[in-house]
Amino acid sequence: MPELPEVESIARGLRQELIGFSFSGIGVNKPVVISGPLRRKFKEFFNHLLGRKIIRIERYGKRLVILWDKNSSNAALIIQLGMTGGFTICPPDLPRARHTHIIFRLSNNKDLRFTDPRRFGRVWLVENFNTADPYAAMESLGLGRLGPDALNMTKSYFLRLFDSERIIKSLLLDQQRLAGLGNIYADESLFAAGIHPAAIARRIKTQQREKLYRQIRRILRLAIAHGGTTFSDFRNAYGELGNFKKYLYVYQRTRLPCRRCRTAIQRIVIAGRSSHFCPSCQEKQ
DNA sequence: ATTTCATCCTGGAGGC
DNA sequence: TGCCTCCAGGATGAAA
Repeated sequence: MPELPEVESIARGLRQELIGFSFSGIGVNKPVVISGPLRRKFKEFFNHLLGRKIIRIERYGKRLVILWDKNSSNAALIIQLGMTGGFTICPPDLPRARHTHIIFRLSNNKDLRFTDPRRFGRVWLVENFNTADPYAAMESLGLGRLGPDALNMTKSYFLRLFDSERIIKSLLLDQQRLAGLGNIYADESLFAAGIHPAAIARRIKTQQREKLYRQIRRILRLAIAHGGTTFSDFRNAYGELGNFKKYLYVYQRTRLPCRRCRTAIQRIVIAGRSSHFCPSCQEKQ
């Protein structure tokens, strides 16, 4: 479910609710959602961290990293939400929703619950997370390489991505090159830049490359401002819906009239994902 | 190097 | 009502 704006919305809620607090308990209902070297000893290690203060929450692309204070030797919890993963902050006595896999009890007597119906999401616990090089730290845990965050990339880095024979849509979805874009925001950014999703990167004109750079940043920031996009599942940490759906121009609008020129929006499959575009506004190069 | 495909899962929508 | 197929905000590894 969550792409960069949705994960950022969750991160902001978690920062509000977790920083300065600590965990006071842990319950694991579905151990399969736990990965990494400490997988088998997850509860044991987590218990060492009870009472330790949470000092920072970072987001890298679609990943979240929760960091404890230095007294706990830079312990960290890394979360990759997958398609339907999410967090809920709630009173401890609230009945457990379906697909609640981990319950973290907080020192202020609230619950932080990790839910994920499709179970594509994963969490990693690290005893000593190298905060000086988080990308290498995550890679050494067996997570895939991660490119720069789409809101933190330099323009020159982005423009270098076009030196490729790849189809632009699959390039934008490749988290090793650029972290944070998923299917919604890749389609929306390409529409806003007037680029056909199946265009070959190298053949895209300089002017359009620069436009895509600007539009990705504009759309991601706008989506964050609206709390992300909710289709069915997405909720932020407070259970609230995202409001960006009404600003979408092409995503999931197959056969509907383009909001700019009234031409019917088309759907094609690229890299195994549906891609939505306006055949009139987005010319193939 | 890059694309396609299958896989991991549950659930909602729509056809019959 | 049920049964079926298709589809879904993602990531990964194998095969082509």
